[in-house]
Amino acid sequence: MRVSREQMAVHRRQILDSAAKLFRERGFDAVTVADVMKAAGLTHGGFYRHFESKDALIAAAIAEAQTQSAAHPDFPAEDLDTYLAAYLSPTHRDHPAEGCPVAGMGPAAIRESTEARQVMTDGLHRQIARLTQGAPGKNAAEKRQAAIASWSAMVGGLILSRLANDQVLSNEILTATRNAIAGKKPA
Amino acid sequence: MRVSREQMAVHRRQILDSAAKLFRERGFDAVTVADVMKAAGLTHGGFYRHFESKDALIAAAIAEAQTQSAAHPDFPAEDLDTYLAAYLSPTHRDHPAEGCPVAGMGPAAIRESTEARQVMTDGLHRQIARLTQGAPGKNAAEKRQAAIASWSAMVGGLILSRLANDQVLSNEILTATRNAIAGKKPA
DNA sequence: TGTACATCAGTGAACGCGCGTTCACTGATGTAC
DNA sequence: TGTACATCAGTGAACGCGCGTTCACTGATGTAC
Repeated sequence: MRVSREQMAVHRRQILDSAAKLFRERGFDAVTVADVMKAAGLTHGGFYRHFESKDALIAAAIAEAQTQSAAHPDFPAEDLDTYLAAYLSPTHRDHPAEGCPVAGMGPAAIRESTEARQVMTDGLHRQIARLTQGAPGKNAAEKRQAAIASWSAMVGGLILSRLANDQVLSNEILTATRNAIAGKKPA
Repeated sequence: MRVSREQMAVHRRQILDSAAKLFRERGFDAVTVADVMKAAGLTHGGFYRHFESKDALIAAAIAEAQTQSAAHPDFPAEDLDTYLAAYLSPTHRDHPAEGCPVAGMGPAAIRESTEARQVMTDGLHRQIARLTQGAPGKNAAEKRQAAIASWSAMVGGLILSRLANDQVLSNEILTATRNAIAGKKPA
């Protein structure tokens, strides 16, 4: 049965939100269109009234995750110290579904559509710009270099900590990477 | 037709080598058992004389890629400066099939079998130990922290540079991350 | 060393399942008058 | 404002394809005597 335009807009947001979470948690391939629709409280047949294809959903879900991430109060990218502590935390490591889209979907997005990669690239530019605001350095070039390098280390550190099967190593990676970015010696 | 034990061993190495390359290049899901066997010069039906399942191949291919990577003369992990320059280079970025297994397969391995994650974790331990040898620091703890943080930044930087659709940004990520790890200012 | 037989690596067709996508249908929404 | 009709969001069955895996078969290898 047909639903109102408002209701349809609500459904679209539910689909995007579910997809953004599921893709970060399980990856693009392991999540089916039916999985996303079910998580959104709908059936799979209606999917194509909202998106042209699964590929289109992937690109839109990446953008959605970026928007949510950028607006998340626990992750203020302009404030490097606060951001760093939240980003390289066990909580973030253990909750990819609500976490960083770059760490959760970036590596897989390398092999996705041009649209998906473009959305990711746009997000990278914005993220680096935000991090540059709070990065250390005597001039713009130094700040930007510090921002990029910190971002590389944060993304890499989070991925490695998620990869390590060994709890001790996983925590050590988080702590060591966090300390090094902040310019601290080991405890 | 049956082949000699020596020939079979050769085939096994060809399968592993093909898988190690293809998985790094296209990811686990996009590469089929038939793809791997074809690249090894065989047909898909014989695969199960060599491996119990595709999952078993994935774990073995990760180990194979690690072994090859660790023995690669261009990537001497004990020598941080040389390693860094090779790791965060356009050549490495553009040739994932022969490149770092962690950057190429690590993020996807997070969602693979326990065996695959274990192989990755063992490799992480060895890689950190090697990097620690050439890492700066006044004592063992400082060296180890520097090694882990450098490794995080290298893996993250390589992944981000591969993700960026934008050639200028991609190169900037490589250079900025390289400079920051080496303790250099922007040029 | 030679011979007869058992083994088994590799082949290619086939199986079964799950996935992305399509489609006929339903009935509430939206619109034209 | 009310009414008649067209639209179309959502449903659930079905389609078609590709994949991992299995299987009957082949013929060279390996082994027992």
